[in-house]
Amino acid sequence: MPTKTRPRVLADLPLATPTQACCAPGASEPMSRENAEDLAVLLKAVADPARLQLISLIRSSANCEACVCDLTDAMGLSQPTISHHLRVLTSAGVLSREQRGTWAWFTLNPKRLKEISRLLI
Amino acid sequence: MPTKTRPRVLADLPLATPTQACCAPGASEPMSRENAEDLAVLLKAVADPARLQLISLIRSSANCEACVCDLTDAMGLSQPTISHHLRVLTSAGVLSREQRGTWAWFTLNPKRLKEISRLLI
DNA sequence: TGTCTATATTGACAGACATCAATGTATTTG
DNA sequence: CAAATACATTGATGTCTGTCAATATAGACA
Repeated sequence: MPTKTRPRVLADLPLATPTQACCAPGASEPMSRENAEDLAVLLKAVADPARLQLISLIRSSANCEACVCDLTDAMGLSQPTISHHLRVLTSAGVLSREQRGTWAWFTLNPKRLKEISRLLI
Repeated sequence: MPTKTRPRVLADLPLATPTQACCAPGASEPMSRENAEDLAVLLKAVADPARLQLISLIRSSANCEACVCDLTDAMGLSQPTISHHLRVLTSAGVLSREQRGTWAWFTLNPKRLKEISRLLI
């Protein structure tokens, strides 16, 4: 069974709220350990060269989608390794998986990437 | 001697250029392994709960600056561990270090965080 | 049904990393 | 100079993780 887990949405707690200039007096509350751990899990999913390349490969493919075989050919890694990375990205909500016959097609979730990006600022 | 290394600036190669809608035909080139590794190093520096909390703590401090002792008190970790994390963040360009007498003060580099954030999108 | 193809899972292993205790270094202060 | 304080470095340890070979699963097709 393919991993379809949607990650729980992080509390709306970026490192600072966009409206505030850096260090307005009495600024934002420091991030809790729990929120920091959640965000770290998200960032770790993306902070890997192979996974960044996979994202980039899918993005530059037609329709922003690719199947595992294409990705395995393009990267210099074994098929199980590619499968592993795709699972990590899918669990993090960065990719979506769709089964078409024997093939598994993966597409980008741009919203998720933007969300991660936003939480950083 | 404190680590003052400025990381080399990543090539201007976000996962996709902002002007392009996702998957315009003949879109962006896939990211090279080398660029992916550089970006991964950057992201890994931030993808840690303790370091995210440190960033958040500094951001919510007066003047966006804090010394090691304050940070050590606020986090539940040993002083060498805090020192280690601060070094990682400084090496990644996310923090700047300034010596004032016995104290070492760390400040944020918001531009660097924005750069990381931009490369993700 | 049986074979082939595409993908997932398992198990193992090596390298990376977060953490701490102990120690070193440098600055301030008495 | 001596003691105390603030921070960095070293060395050790346990955990996490990226990778692959081997195997399992499942759909397509003859």
